[in-house]
Amino acid sequence: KGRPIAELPIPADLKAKGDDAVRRFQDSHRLAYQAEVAVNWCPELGTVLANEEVNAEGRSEVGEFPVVKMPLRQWLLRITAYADRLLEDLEKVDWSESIKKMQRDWIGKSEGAEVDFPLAARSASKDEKIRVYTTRPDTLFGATYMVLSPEHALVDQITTPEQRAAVTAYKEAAARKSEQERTAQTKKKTGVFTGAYAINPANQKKIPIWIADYVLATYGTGAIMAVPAHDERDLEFAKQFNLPVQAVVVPDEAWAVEHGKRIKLTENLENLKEKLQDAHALQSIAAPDIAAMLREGYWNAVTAGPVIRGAYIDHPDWFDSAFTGEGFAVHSGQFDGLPTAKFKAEMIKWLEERGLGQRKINYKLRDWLFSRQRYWGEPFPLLHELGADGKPNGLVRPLTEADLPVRLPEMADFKPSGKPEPPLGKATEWVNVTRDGKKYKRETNTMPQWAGSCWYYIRYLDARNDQRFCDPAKAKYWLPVDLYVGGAEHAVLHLLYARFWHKVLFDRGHVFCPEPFQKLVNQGMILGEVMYRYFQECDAEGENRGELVSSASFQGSVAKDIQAEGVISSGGKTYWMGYVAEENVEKVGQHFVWKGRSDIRIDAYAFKMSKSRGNVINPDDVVNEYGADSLRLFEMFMGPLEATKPWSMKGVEGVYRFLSRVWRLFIDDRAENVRMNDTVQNVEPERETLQALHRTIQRVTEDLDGMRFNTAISAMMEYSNHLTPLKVRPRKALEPFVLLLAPFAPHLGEELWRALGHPNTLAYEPWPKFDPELVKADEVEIPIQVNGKLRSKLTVPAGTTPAQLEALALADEKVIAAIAGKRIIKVIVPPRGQLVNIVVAD
RNA sequence: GCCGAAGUGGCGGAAUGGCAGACGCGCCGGACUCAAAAUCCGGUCUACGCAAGUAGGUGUGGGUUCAAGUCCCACCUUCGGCACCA
Repeated sequence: KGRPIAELPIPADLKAKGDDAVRRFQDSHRLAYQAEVAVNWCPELGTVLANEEVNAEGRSEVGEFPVVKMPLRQWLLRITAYADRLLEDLEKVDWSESIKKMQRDWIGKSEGAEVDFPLAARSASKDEKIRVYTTRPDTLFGATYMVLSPEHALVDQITTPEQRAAVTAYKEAAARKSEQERTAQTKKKTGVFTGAYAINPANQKKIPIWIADYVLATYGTGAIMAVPAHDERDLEFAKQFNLPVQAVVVPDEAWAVEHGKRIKLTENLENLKEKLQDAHALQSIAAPDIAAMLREGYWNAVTAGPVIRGAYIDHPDWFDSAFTGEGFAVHSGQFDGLPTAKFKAEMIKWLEERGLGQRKINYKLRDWLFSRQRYWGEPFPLLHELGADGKPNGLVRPLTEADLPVRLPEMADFKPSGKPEPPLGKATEWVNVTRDGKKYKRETNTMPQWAGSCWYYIRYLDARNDQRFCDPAKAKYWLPVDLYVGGAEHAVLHLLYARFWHKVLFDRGHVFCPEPFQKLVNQGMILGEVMYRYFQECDAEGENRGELVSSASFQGSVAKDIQAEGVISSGGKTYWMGYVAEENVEKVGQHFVWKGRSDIRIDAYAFKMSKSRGNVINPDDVVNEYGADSLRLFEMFMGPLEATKPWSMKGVEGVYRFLSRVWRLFIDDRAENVRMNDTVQNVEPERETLQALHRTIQRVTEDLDGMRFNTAISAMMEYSNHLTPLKVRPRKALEPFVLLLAPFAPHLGEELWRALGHPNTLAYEPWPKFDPELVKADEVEIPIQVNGKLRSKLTVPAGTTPAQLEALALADEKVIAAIAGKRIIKVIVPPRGQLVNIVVAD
């Protein structure tokens, strides 16, 4: 890791805020460091690729160019210094639980211990230790072997001569595999014995040291203690290589297997003792019984059975799965009988007292690689000092304010060279600078786009300020962002990076709230139109099409995301997979079938829009055909904001017709020029119309606040349906409607506002208010149920009391008929009088 | 495999525990028209019935309740995320 760039003077007002604020401030300018890191380098693209940009074949997602792994000296941002605060401050924001959880998982905080395992005597140097990280220090007595990642520094040193060839071969094979390959093959574990042994510090047992690629070099210490009895991966590995398994935790309630069958028995201790005479009989044991048996020395008997055996077990197959839960300690010397949580604490104490280990917190979150080998991107405001030999001597200095901003040089050729040196390296005039008589080279890597997206929302507050990035008064007034609407795909990248960036600015005193985005809403993805997929026999070239084949024959064997039409193979045969028009499909029962062929099932599926599938909807085309208001309105009308939903061109036409109807409510569409309809008049609205208007105002207002745009629009459609048949349309009923509609269809709203005779925009008009009196209905229809089934309806004036309702219901003819000859048990009328339910019995 | 969300007509979707299917699409019928498009009016969960109506119905199976799409338990399916993190 590189050295700090420079110490900054601490502002006076920060000192007043206390040590914590000063510490954070100091942390915040040690956030960047240079390090040599192994990166995915794509020569064709001339850039470092993130893991997700490399496909399973180790090629770039873009262009499928070969990608190689190479070490590069890069700038990293120390986001890990903020891991805890990024985790804790999630409590402060109003985000969906699922996004919060994704961030928590991404940060991946875990608490445990680091433990040193000394190497067994025969090994190279006697002081050498292998440090491991574990979240289950309570299972230390069950550690029956160790595994190092193939990249671990000690591997070469400890490998015995007999094992060296195998170890070297394994290391080479692992290095050739891409990250994807190494993690993708979940089926079978691989590994090699190093020939070396370590000593389990808890019980002094000699345990073998293996290397395996299921242990990651990049997490923890790159080495683990393997506890196969209580870890699925370790157990799988132990089975694979016939390594010993030692159970050291027993579940609070242990189930057991008797003669190959799972049995459940509730036994008192006496019965249990009897049962234990049969070594193959183990039962369900309640926690208190375990404690009692431990006291009475029965434990050995219990563990003699096939599930948990006393000593090392030589048939690990007996464990069909590892017990990873919490319970009671066994086979753990003086710790026997301790519950897991307490044992963890005791064990850490025990290790610390003996200098064998200590408490340790780990994160999955890694530091943030911030260098890109592109021309485009913000340049780093940093200079590398040159030594006497004209090469960078490792000292880095930041540019002073007078040198800012750094602008990219004009370059005729800014394409990537195919070598790791960034294109800016070719701009020699720009690169070489002299300050205070010393020679420097500028940093030639540039920053990724995150450098802008992490704080644009702050700059937006004061975009034309050429003195500072944002006036503090404006930042104080506007931040945090009240409502942030974005896709869930940003859950762990943009939204985490921006929070980190914001916190750094907060610590430096540039913004004044710890979190940037108070409320977050994830809008759902819009999929392509629903497509109907069929299968048909054919030859390998897709010719000689034969019989249609039901898609049911392919369940689970044909990937959902197969894209364009074409030939697929399944079960040794080839089939044509194609798409069929909606008209040729019908629904029978739960499934779609080929029309008239109920035996030929068709898949109906709305795919993500993608160029290769050809189901992309171009918004410009929609705007050209139906107008921007229709596009906007349909997107809001499709369904709940957060839901994933398929596009539908017919649906756009529907809202387009709605907008057309609204237009014709106001405008005489048969006239040559835009002129008001004769039906629009300056008269007082009927009470019914007024009530409809106010109810609409209420619904639209409330739905807007709750971002339920789809139901707000349907409320307006209903109001429009109310207005359509009217011979006279009072202006007072129309003008507020235009104001309600304007946020949804702004162009139409402004046009109508103008047509109504207002010379200026409606944007500054107050939002319509509803009159609570007019929202209430004069009459209401009350359903009458008998034993929960609808039997009649009453139309009564609003405000009829529950007692009156009960009387009216019992007097109703249909009700009398329905309850004839039966005994009334009770009559239920809810306090607000929404219905009457008469409970009767024979 | 683990975690999260969701399953309601032919389709998108409505329903503070209180009339399931609002609104829109599609479809059927009618008006206008020489005709078509557009527009307007009516109908449209299923079965039986000429009808009034009766019965059933919100993924499956149980449960709570006077009353369940909604709450509880188990399961199934789909979508999204994570995926050897010790």
